[in-house]
Amino acid sequence: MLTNSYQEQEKLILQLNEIYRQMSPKFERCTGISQSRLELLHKLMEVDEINQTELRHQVNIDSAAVTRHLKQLDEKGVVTRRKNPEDNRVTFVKLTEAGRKKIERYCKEKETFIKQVFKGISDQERAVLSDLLTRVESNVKDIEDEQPIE
Amino acid sequence: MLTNSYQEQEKLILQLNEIYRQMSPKFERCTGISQSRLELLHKLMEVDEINQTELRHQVNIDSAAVTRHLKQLDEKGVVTRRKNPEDNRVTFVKLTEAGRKKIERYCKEKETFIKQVFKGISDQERAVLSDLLTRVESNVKDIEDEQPIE
DNA sequence: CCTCAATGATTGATGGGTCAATGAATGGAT
DNA sequence: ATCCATTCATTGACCCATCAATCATTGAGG
Repeated sequence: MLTNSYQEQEKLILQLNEIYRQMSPKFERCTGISQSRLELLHKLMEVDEINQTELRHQVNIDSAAVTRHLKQLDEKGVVTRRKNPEDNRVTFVKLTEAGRKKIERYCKEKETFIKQVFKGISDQERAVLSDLLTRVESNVKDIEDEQPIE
Repeated sequence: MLTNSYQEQEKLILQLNEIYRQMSPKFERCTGISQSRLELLHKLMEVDEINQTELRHQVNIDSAAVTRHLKQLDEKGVVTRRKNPEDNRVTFVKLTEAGRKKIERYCKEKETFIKQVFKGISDQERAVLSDLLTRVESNVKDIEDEQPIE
């Protein structure tokens, strides 16, 4: 039945949102840091030094947000920034030693958190989930931005 | 292999976030209204009149957010509010006629949107997805809020 | 050399969310 | 009847995200 099928799809969307909305604040409380910020820092763990544009693309958040995060992290002594001497428009970002230490601890918390999220879900089921989410993600990417009503 | 399995789980979490972050703004542009606000209005479609606490529980967002949404929707003439004469603490909310008309149009847009999200995904696959998400959601709900680092 | 378009980073305005504090109304215990 | 805890709604302070505008720097073409 078409109606049923649609309502079920609607519910799925709600579920996706719900999971995100439940997970984000809990993640933050468990790990002591916001998800996007940890993502940012995680990237920085991998790369020694990186410029902000690159970082923005990797983490896929707005450059304004990147700037503001880094500014705060700089003030807290977690990262250092310096201009690229060969192009003064770009700024390089780098974790401090203290920063690295901290993040290792955050990542441990994150690991615990993630394990709980997938408790009782088998490898195979996660593979199925990953496949389905990938397809959903691709569909979302294809959606045209159209003119809103009015 | 444990490491692999963990990284895969990490990726799944990223995927969930990514989908939400991609979907929300697109949804908003396609339908012309934010997801949470439409959820709110959708509830109002079903119930004639409802008080804010009830609404908050149904939609599961903060009461401060509910208040602010309704205030704006009131100003736009989409909803009306009145005090419960039998208990002046609670306020009843109700869609106006104009509001209902508008929302019907929004819902049409939403339907188109949702169909695109699940394009190429069979009924059976959606059922599997629903089951997995439900279990993930339940796991998330069970996560204790612990003390953050530092 | 000088202009000008392009690029990277920043800032301001805005929207949406949370938590914590507050205000108003209620109802039960003494 | 009065006090007090509770409940609902609201407000203020804050965080985080986006978009659009701006600033500084660069490099290419006239």
